[in-house]
Amino acid sequence: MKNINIKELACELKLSVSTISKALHDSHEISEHTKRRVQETAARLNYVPNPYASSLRGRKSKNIGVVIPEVADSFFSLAINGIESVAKENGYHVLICLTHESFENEKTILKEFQGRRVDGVLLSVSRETSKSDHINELISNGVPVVFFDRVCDEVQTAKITTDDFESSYKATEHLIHQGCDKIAFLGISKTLSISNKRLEGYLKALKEYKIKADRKHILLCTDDTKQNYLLIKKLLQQVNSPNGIVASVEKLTTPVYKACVSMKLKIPEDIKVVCFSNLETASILSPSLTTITQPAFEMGRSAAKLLFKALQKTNFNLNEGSLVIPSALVVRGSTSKAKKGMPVFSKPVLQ
Amino acid sequence: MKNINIKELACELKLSVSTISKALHDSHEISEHTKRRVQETAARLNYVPNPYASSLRGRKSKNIGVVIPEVADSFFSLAINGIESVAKENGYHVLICLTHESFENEKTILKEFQGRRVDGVLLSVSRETSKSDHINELISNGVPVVFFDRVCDEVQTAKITTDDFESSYKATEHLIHQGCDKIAFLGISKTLSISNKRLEGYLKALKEYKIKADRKHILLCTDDTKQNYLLIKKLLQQVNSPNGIVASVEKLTTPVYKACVSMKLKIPEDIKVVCFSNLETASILSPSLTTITQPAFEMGRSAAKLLFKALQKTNFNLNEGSLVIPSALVVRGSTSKAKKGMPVFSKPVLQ
DNA sequence: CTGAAAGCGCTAACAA
DNA sequence: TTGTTAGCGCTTTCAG
Repeated sequence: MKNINIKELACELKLSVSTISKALHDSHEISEHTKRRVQETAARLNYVPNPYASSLRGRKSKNIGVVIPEVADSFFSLAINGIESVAKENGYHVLICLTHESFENEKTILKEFQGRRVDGVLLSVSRETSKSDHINELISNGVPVVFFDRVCDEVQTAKITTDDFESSYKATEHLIHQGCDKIAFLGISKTLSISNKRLEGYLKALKEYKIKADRKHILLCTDDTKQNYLLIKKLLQQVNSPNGIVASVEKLTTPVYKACVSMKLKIPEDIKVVCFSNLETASILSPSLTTITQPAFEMGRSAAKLLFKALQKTNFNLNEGSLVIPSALVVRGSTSKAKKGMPVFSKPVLQ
Repeated sequence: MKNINIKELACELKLSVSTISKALHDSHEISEHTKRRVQETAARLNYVPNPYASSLRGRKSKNIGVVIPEVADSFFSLAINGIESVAKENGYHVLICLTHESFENEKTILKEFQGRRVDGVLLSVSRETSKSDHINELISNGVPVVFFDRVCDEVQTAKITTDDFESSYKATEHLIHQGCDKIAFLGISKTLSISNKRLEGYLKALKEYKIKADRKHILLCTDDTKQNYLLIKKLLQQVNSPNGIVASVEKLTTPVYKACVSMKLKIPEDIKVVCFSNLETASILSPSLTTITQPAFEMGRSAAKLLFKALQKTNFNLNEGSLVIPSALVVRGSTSKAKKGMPVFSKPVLQ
């Protein structure tokens, strides 16, 4: 019933536990003969070491924590793929913790991690997070943290981000080039790094093109899709209704499209839409969606790689590892200039 | 730098470690006064217990393992949400392990779990999995396993599934009612429980409606979206080209739509499509997609709840906990009878 | 009510 | 080359 342990293995082989331990770790102190004998018996008896026992002895738990707002989002699930691939290469496991965009949850999770449940943490902060004491505390307790995507600028550690400002600028500029002069911006937080940088990129583009920013065109969305649908609808109902939308996160896609349908606004004829999104289905939406596609997988991989560097070398300086990986503007039907009635499709090419 | 431990706490308070431990666990053997003193100091000094030290002492690691083929899939990411919600209620953490549809990976992961990295496992097997020794071995080593969605029938433990056979039958029947008489089925595995049950439901419906099943209409898809696109295109190019498609998993949506576009087949006029899918964007696709929506969140929750029951009560019989939670056929534009030229939209109502 | 001590499974310094 | 032994941080008898 119970898994065999090293002691029982030692008994079986009439050797001491330390010999077993060393043999299993392929130590040079042990003869080839004994090593083989031990490894064979271990395999035969199905011995699997208890990772937490070795973790206690000063070594690592071989778990890393990934703290993110949610999983049901292409960006985060692709990032997890990247993280997992690196973790696996390093013999590590991935503990997923969801904050559900709550600062309190985030604090609780990080606090718990001080107990050494994980050896290091990859963090993308919640939309509510504006303070960073909880993060600094974890770091100062010796648990390395690497940010990805949603960072806290004031925390001194590595940050893997994408070029939020520039890509938002480009997206807005693209809308302007396509003829939009009343462009709305849909954000999700007043404090979140990505939301702010994307907002700034948007504002910069408006300014460059001498378009007056309209406060009524800047919408702060919530965590609830139904609610967002209503908010966006209201945005579209106002007197000076926008003819372009920059949506700063993927989950706003559905409410935007539905609000347009319900307002009988045709995309892209009446209003053009661009969205920060990694949705695979972007190209088969009605119409296909112009996106700013983030390098989600690569961001996850880079963040994880950096964390493992810090985990391997003591005194590795995480401050120097920060990286900005650019996003790509993928132009599709939702921002096309196509005349009314023409079907708007992206090329049927799989990326 | 290092986190404080129970010994240092004891020193600080001039009490023994055992008293501290008991006080922290709110033991009745300890006076209220001491308890308060201990708890206050623990909070002040930011004491967080090391979970793996207690895990060693016979108690639990408070980690559960979730073994799934992938995360970038609405079904699995929603299921994770359900699992995580229950784990949190129980003070547990969730270790996500991806098999990437590989049997070898699955074996390696489960083997590793014998070392007690996790207290229990939620498992959705890979498309390649046809044997179950590795699962039985884990169970017989005392690690409880609960299946969800993709099960191994022959393993004696709890299984949380949806009504794959019935819903596939309904979907196929729906296509028939909408006028399809040459219906293709896209599967992903010859051995996988869900793929087979969905295939059987499809075949049953054909039989009931006296439609002869055509082997050329049954496609075994791969793990690669581009490849699937080509396979589906080939399916649509054959002489007796189908006018209806039942796609058994979500990730086939994009290749199906793109293959239709490239073959200049209009959905739903030339060909109707229904897909097992939990995509939020189903309703804003071009055209909106008729889906069999699985109760992903609930399945995750139920599976996790069952696992925790087994974790709490020793000798809880997991064989009796199995549950089948029905899916829903959500009819949208991709199977509509609408005449050519009419825009096909689902109602702009958010679910 | 509080404390001393054993031990969970493993590693590593030190002995032999 | 192998064995002895002392912990890692915590819980839990068993004594006091």
